[in-house]
Amino acid sequence: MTQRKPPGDTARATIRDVAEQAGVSVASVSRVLSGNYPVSENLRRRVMKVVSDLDYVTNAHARSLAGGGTPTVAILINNITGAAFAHVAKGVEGAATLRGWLSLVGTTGDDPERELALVNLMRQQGVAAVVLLGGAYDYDEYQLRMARFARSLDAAGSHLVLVGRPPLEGDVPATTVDYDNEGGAYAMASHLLSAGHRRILVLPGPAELTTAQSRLSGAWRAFEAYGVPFDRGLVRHGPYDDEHGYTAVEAALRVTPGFTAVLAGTDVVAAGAMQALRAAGLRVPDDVSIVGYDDIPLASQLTPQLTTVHVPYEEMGRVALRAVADRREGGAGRRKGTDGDHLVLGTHVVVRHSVAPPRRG
Amino acid sequence: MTQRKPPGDTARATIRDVAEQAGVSVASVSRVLSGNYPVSENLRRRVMKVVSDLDYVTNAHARSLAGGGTPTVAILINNITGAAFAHVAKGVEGAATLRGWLSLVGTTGDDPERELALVNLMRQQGVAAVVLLGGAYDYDEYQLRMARFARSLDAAGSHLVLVGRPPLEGDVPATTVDYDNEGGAYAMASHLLSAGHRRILVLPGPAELTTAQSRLSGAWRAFEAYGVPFDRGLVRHGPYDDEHGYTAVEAALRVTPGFTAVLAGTDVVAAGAMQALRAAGLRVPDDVSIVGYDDIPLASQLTPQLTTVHVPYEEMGRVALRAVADRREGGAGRRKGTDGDHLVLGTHVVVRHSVAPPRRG
DNA sequence: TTGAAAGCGGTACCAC
DNA sequence: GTGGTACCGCTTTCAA
Repeated sequence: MTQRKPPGDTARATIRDVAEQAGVSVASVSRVLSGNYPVSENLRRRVMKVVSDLDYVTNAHARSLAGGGTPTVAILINNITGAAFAHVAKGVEGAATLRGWLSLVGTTGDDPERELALVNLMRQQGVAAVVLLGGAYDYDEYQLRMARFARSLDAAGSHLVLVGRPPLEGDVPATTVDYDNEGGAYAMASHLLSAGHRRILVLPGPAELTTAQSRLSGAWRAFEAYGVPFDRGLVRHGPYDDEHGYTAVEAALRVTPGFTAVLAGTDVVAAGAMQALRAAGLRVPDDVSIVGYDDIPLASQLTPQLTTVHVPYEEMGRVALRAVADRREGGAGRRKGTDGDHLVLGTHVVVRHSVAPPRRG
Repeated sequence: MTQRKPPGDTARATIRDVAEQAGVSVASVSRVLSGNYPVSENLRRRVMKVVSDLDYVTNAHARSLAGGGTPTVAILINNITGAAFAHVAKGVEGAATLRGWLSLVGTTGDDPERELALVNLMRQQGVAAVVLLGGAYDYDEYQLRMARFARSLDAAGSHLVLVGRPPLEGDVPATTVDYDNEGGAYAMASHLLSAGHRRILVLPGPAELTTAQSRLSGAWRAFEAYGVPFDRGLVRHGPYDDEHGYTAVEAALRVTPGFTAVLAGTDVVAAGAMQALRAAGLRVPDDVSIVGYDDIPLASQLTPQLTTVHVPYEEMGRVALRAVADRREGGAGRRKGTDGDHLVLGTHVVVRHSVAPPRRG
């Protein structure tokens, strides 16, 4: 990472400088610093003294070249400002730190080119694993693309981890950490249905995003279970942002009024929806109920506090890292070429104050 | 970063493998890949063929050891889930990517020990710069500590950048990118005062945090300018979270009722305050006005939308990276030992719907 | 234009 | 317990 000699600058002290000033061999210095080898107290003291005098730190690049080095996980995220992603990242980071691992964060901005570039960049860095966060866009090449990533990384002694998206098909060396997305949506929709709502505006998210697809199908299944006809006209796809929530509600109010509840694809969408309802003079939940999905802090900051589906984002991050660490320690002889693990965490509805029975009956 | 040979795994292809299979020297392969040296079309084609066959990527560690390598910036953040920080990080990341730089994110969790460990870790990585985000706790040793960081990094050819906190005193090699925190607070408080509010509940944040101190003193100055006595009893310090906003308002309602507005230290605190007011049966802004600080997305997701101070977080990130890049390119002979730059970006009030004139007059 | 070889800063094996 | 030293994978003179 360091680029050449920083122009005209003091060069960083090396292990040789330390050895020299302490009057010992480089091997000894290395031993003292690694601490994994018996060394006399005297020597250790001499070396440490010089180390602190020189404010010496070992060169991570040299170390890792020579075989040592800190394992590193790379987290690839679409957008660092997304609260849900941030929590996963926090989980990964925390678990990594706990083990003395380092973590890198890269953002793809939903750009496949950039994603590829980053995966390769991480491969160059020799990371222990690459964690890909967030739902996937379900286009044709997707499976092939991921399979290629997985194999590339695997061949380089690294590993691909998919968090928050469905597992890869076939015999691909990747680990998936997912949550019961469909089940959460089912439960959330059921909550609304059991409160008596029948005409529900559904805002699942981007049509091509796997996350949105699961949430929609979960809702669908709930409608079926309740024997309520599912009105496609009340489904409005769009991005996971508050603006979409706002405009979708605005439009629905005009085109298909009469809905008594909004099933939003995320808390952020719900926030936008709530604004639109208020702007239209509707009260929440008295006139219209709203529910979200994700249970990010925003959900409990809104008024009324949002009933939503809790997704254990931070835990997913921890689990993802643990999976990688375990596999690493699993050591040689571990099944290879096998499709990695597939872990699924549970979700549950968090009831707050944004749902009431429908206005009349 | 790679740890030894990943147990029992395929070793990563090296430049030698490529050279061998292409029937050329390693030097040639290196030249083709670096692209900064004339090479015959024939050779290039042969090499590239093998590279893609082997799915080869250069080892970043080896490359940087040998003098090449991608410059890297490290971003040290207290809490990755903080929206404001995330935006700065986004700014840094974006600007870094634009230049082909890599960026690392580490979280300190407000723990000085961990902060130190991270700074050293980054020093080991040979990063081009370490960017420290967010307000500082103004304890005694703070200046010394930062000065030490700055010099350590400087000596290693790296550089310390402080974002969102006051500059270091004396002759310290660090760059500061700050925003007009005090001015924003002054403007925000003035906005409230000019609307006619006189008894204002102030929730500046943690008393020891520089950020909170500036916001408080800005407010103070506004009161003075308006000739309004500043009631210390209406100031409540506490963490920057919604829970504090909630409990502070709750307590104030009990102990020092009669305030007509809340000047919150951050939007998140404002969100909590808003909840508490509602819980007490008060309407916003009809009964009590509220303003925040930061202008994170939350501000416009609340109902009513929050009047707040816009802080150009993302731009600060970009500016910070640019400062580092410029300094690097400034090349040799650049003033050294000089206290680095100190950049200050502007803030401004964003008027939304959470302020109204006080109830009676 | 291309190849050979000397490092970059550490680690770890092999002697003493 | 220590010291010498052969690499780790790549870049970059220096020659050819």
